[in-house]
Amino acid sequence: MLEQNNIPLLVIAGPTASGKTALAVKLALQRGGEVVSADSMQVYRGMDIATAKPSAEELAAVPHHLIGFADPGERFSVAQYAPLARAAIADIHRRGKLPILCGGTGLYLQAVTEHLVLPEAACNPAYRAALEARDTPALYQELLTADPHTKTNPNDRKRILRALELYVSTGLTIAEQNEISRRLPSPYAARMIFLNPGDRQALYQRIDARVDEMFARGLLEEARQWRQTKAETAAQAIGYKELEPYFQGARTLEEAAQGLKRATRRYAKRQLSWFRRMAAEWNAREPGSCRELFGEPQSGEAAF
RNA sequence: GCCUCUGUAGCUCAGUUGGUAGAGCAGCGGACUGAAAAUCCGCGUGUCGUUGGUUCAACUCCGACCGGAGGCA
Repeated sequence: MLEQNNIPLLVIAGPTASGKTALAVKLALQRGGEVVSADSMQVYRGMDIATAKPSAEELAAVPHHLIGFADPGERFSVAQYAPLARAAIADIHRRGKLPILCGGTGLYLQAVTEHLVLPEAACNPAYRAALEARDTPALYQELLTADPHTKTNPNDRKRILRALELYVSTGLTIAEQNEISRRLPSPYAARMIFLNPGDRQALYQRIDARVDEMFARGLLEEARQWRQTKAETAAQAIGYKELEPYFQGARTLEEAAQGLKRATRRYAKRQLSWFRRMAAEWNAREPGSCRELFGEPQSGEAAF
C-alpha cells in the first residue's frame, strides 16, 4: 500500500483553447513527465479534429495516456475514467516519471484529484427505460419520496434520473453516496495550474480561429463520416452535432460554423465557472496549491 | 435643394390615449459525484440620435439640427 500524499501530481486545467496541451507537453519535456488526459471526449477513438487531440508531434514527443482508446459506440463515464486515470498515474510514478493530469473536464479532474470512489451500480435497463418514458415532474415526485431532502433541481431531468437510478440500485441517496465516495484520502501531493485567459474577447478570438483551423484541417469530412457512427455518450461532443443543420440543408455552412463557435464559447464559459471554484477550493484547503496563469500561456513560465 | 420614411440594449425590433422602456438573439454570473463538450439555475446590460419647446410629467406631442434609407428634381 502506498503511503498517503506521496505521489506528486501536476494538474493542468483551463477552458478550451487556453493552451493546456502545449503547456503539458512543454512541462513534461522539462521535467521528465507523462501526460494523463482528463478530457471526456478525447477518450474516444477517432474524433481527432473535433476534440482537438494533441498533434502527432506532441504525442510522439511525450507519452500520453487515456486518449483515443474508447469506442464511440459505447457508453463511457467518469466511473470508468477515474480508475484508469489513477492506474496510469500510479504507473507513471512507479517508473520514476512525473504524472501530469491535463484536461478540461472538471468532473474528471475532480474525481481523480479527490480520489472519489465510484463503485459499480449497475441499473436494470428495463427500469431505466421505464423511467425515461415518464415526464420530469412525475420523476421528481418519485425522487422526493425516495429522498425528501434532495437538492436536485426539479427541472434537471438528467440528475433526477441519475438519483433515482442510484436509489433503486443501491438504496442510497446522492448525498449518502457522495459521503461514501470520499472515505479514501487522496494519495496525491497535487499542484494545479489554472490557465485563465483573463481577456474574454481574446479567448473567444482564439476559439473562433481554432474552429476555422479545424475546418481547414478537414472537420467537415470528419463530421460527414461521423454521421455513420452510432454514438452513445460520444454523441454530445461539440463539433459534429452543430453541423447537422448544414447537412440537413436548414443552414448554410457559414451559419453552422457560427453555431459551432457559439457552442464552444458557451462551453468555455462553463469550464471557467468550474475552474474558478476549483481554484478557490484548492487554495482555501492549501494556500498556493493552485496557481492561476493569466493571459497567453506561451508567456507563462512553468509554475511550481 | 425639396418631399417622405427612419433613428430605442451589442444585433434585429416592440412600445397601446403622454406617467423615464421590453422581447428574441448575443452576452454575463452560478451550480455540478456515473451522459459532464452533457444538464440545470439566475441576470436587461439603456444619455430612447442631439437640442430647444409644450406639459405636473415627453421614448411618446411640436420645432430645429445631426445621421441613415428612398423618392422628386
